[in-house]
Amino acid sequence: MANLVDTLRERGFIEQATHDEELRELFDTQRVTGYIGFDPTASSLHIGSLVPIMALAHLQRAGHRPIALVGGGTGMVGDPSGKTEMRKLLSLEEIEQNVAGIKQQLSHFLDFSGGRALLLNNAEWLTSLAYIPFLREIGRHFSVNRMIKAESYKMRLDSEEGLSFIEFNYQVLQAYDFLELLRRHDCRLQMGGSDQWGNIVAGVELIRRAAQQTAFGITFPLITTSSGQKMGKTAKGAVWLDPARTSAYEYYQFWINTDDRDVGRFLSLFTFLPLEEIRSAARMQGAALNAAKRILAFEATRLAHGREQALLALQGAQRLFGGRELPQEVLPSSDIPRRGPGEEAAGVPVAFVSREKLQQGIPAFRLFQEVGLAASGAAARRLIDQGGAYVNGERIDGYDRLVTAADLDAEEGLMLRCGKKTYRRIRVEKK
RNA sequence: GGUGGGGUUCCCGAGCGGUCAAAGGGAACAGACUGUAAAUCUGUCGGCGAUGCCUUCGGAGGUUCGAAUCCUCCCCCCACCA
Repeated sequence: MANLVDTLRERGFIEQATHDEELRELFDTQRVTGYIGFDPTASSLHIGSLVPIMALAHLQRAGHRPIALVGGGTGMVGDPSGKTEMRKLLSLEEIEQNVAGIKQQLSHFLDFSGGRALLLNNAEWLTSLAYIPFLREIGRHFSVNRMIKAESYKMRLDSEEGLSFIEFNYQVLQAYDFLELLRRHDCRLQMGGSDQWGNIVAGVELIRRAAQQTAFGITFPLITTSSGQKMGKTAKGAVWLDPARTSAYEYYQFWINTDDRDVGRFLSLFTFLPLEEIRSAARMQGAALNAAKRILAFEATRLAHGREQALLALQGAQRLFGGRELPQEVLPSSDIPRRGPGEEAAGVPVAFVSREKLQQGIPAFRLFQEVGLAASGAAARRLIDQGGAYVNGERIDGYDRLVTAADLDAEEGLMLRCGKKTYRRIRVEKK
């Protein structure tokens, strides 16, 4: 089996690593425990955390033991690395809630049974630290001179806002986490985003000084789209892993909208499909590349939401956009169904309208406004004037076209569409 | 605490008494082209059933026929000094 370092490198996970060769050897000779920290600043992880999550999953698949460390303690401090302004401090309750949400989501990617993966919260050891003993044991290993020269703090030191003392301690605490995990769980590896390099190295050095042991660090590249955007942000905000915030269908759609140039890279990072297949898929053009994109979307959705949800999203999309068969030779390892569209209902957002309203007839622009397809009446009129509004697949040509019970289909519903991609299923409100 | 510079619509940023719902850019949205992609071109981009009316230019007052623009007080941000 390939060495994990090679796997990660080939798939584009590694930006920097502390000791390449020793690390390879470590992976070859023993079961390694490695950790990544997750910030509990929101109750859900989003696509921005997917690279770290996938890295942990790879670690587990290669027979090693991943630790997901939720920063319940450090979240109370706030990491200033690379940030232009101070993070708002979260309350204890908020953090606890967020930790619970994150746990739930990680369990889709990692198998926590039988100690095969661990989920820990650094609040466990950080909140009870005693200041003076901590300074004497840990603080003495840190040089302020070095810290303020670090690139990650530089931005803040140069900025007008400055760097508060609480934030300045962040790196010390993160380094201490690493040491603590080494002592408690024999954890020898820390991974993280490229903005974490300074913090990770600080941990590696602390371990060398305080425990006289060698620890390792790997950072991931910052994933940007080919159009230069930070990965995972859309106009509507972050794409979340929590289905209550971003439905499986929307999640699937996010991946479908991947830039052509990113298909190969994203397949390597966000699916477990074999690299050779990915390489040949990424070279495809036109419709075949689109097929690869659909497989990317399906696989990514399956990882985050399960196969059933992924199938629903796929079928929903096929119903709306028309499904073509997926050629067998594109990414053959994927078990995506390759036939045409199925019959199941699409995961399209639903809105309800009362029967009376429909019987009286409701002007189309009102309806579009009320079901949330337009922000205001004026916006709805514009949409319709510009020819971007459809009822049951037919373009509306006047904003006061009445929508009535006559437009209902056999299932007592109708389909509204805004532009090419935004749909809303309208159902009659049951009393 | 002192001195100076600022706060404009989602963001950046012009406007410095009427012609301002406010230039320009970005983002966004729609249309054409397509492959649910990118690029490009076109249109839109405060609200209101609407050739008009209402609400916006940090907040509250004031001057004026008329204020984003002038004055007063307050709040916030920044720079330099302490």
